[in-house]
Amino acid sequence: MRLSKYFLPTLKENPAEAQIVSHRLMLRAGMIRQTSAGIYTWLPLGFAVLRRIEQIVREEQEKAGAVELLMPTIQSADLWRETGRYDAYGPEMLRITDRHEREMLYGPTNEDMITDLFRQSVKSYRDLPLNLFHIQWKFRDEVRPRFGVMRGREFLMKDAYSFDVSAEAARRSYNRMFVSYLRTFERMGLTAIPMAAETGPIGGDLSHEFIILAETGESEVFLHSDLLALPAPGPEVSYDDDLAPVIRRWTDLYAATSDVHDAARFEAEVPEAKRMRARGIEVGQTFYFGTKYSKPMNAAVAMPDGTQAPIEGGSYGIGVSRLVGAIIEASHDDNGIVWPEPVAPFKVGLINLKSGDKDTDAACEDAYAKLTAAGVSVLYDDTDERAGGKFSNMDLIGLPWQLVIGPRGLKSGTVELKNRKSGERSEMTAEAALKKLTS
RNA sequence: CGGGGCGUAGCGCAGCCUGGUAGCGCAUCUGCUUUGGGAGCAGAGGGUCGGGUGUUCGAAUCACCCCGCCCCGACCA
Repeated sequence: MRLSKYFLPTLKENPAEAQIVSHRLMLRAGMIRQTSAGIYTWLPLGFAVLRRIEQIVREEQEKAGAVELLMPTIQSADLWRETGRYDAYGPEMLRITDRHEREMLYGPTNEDMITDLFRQSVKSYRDLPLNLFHIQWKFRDEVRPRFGVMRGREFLMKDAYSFDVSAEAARRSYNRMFVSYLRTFERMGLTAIPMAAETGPIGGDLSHEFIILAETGESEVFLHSDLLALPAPGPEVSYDDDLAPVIRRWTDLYAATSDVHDAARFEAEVPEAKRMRARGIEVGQTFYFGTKYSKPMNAAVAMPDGTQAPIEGGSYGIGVSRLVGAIIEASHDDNGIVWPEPVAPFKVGLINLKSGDKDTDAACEDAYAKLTAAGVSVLYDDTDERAGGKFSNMDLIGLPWQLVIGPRGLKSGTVELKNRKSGERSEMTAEAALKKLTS
């Protein structure tokens, strides 16, 4: 992508309304613009990151056996009445009346709808286990939206729903999602710790919040510090295996949000030197809720002996749009964002230090063409901005690599390659730089 | 929802107390000079001062009402 043909309205100054670093940087880097409280337009750069995160989530869900579909954002109130949640959910649910005076709502979550789909279509234990997910916009009318996309009213969420014939089987489904969450966050360069959590309006008796530690986090958490060093399961993990030992390794050590924190247990189980109290951002939550939805909605399947059994359910959310902010909270410096490569909107920022100079233009065009041909995503700053502005902007938007080409270096046959994260800069031939970026 | 704050050019702000020609920096546009970490000079454009009502000869400024946004707290992917 050539910057001259892109849409990247960056800001030099901090917008007054943005208090925390991810919100500030997202506005300044031209990733989002607010349209009203807690509601944002995703500009091209932000949208590119959102899609990369979404894709990682999708891939890891599919590896764990979940199947993607897409449910609507607008739902009928009738379904929610059936589960008793229409009244229970309260004013956070955005309620809408259509032209026929039918009561509708903008979905804050989809347990009711997916259970309805399930009961219409699945009748036999033979079709289970089943795990369906979608990645769709949600709306929760938060009392106080804040922190940019970290706590918006409209947000993109991946929600998966598992259906099983027994509590034991449901637990296996839960474990698969648990492991896939560890994998998902690991791939984004995040250390997410599963913690015992409250179940809230979703219900159920088993739940974990996946939390990344950050000073600006909204949750207070208590944990055994060894959890921070626990390696996530690798890409070779098999979801057909018994995953209980992995779960045990992650849940044996104490970790809880303040809602369910048990100070006595914390002190008994964790040696003093390992007791950690911190703040964190919740990026995902898993629930096992048994028959909470299947019973009131009559979602049952025929068992081998011919009897009907209500299905055992679980649901599993990941805040996809929140992750964009959370990753920035975890990865930035004074100059701007530092994208982990797997979620970066472009891998390389190509800086032409002197647009209009024949040799520099030619060298940049050549590098741009070769990188693009090799499948490397490049944002080529071909504008006639001054060099200083280009450097600052490129640091701000945080692409992992900067390839800097100017007349001075070309004279001695070199270009400069800068690693955004380490700040390390090295001069080398264009060939060497391209080789490094494409390998 | 309780408490606090803020709305003036695209962004950051001053002016308001004490009513009288709407200002500054950055950004934008034009020209010249510059050109390797947010350049200099000269010029230009851009505003229903969040909205309404009132007070007044006169309102960005005073009063009342409304709307929007932000922060702290209680609540949540």
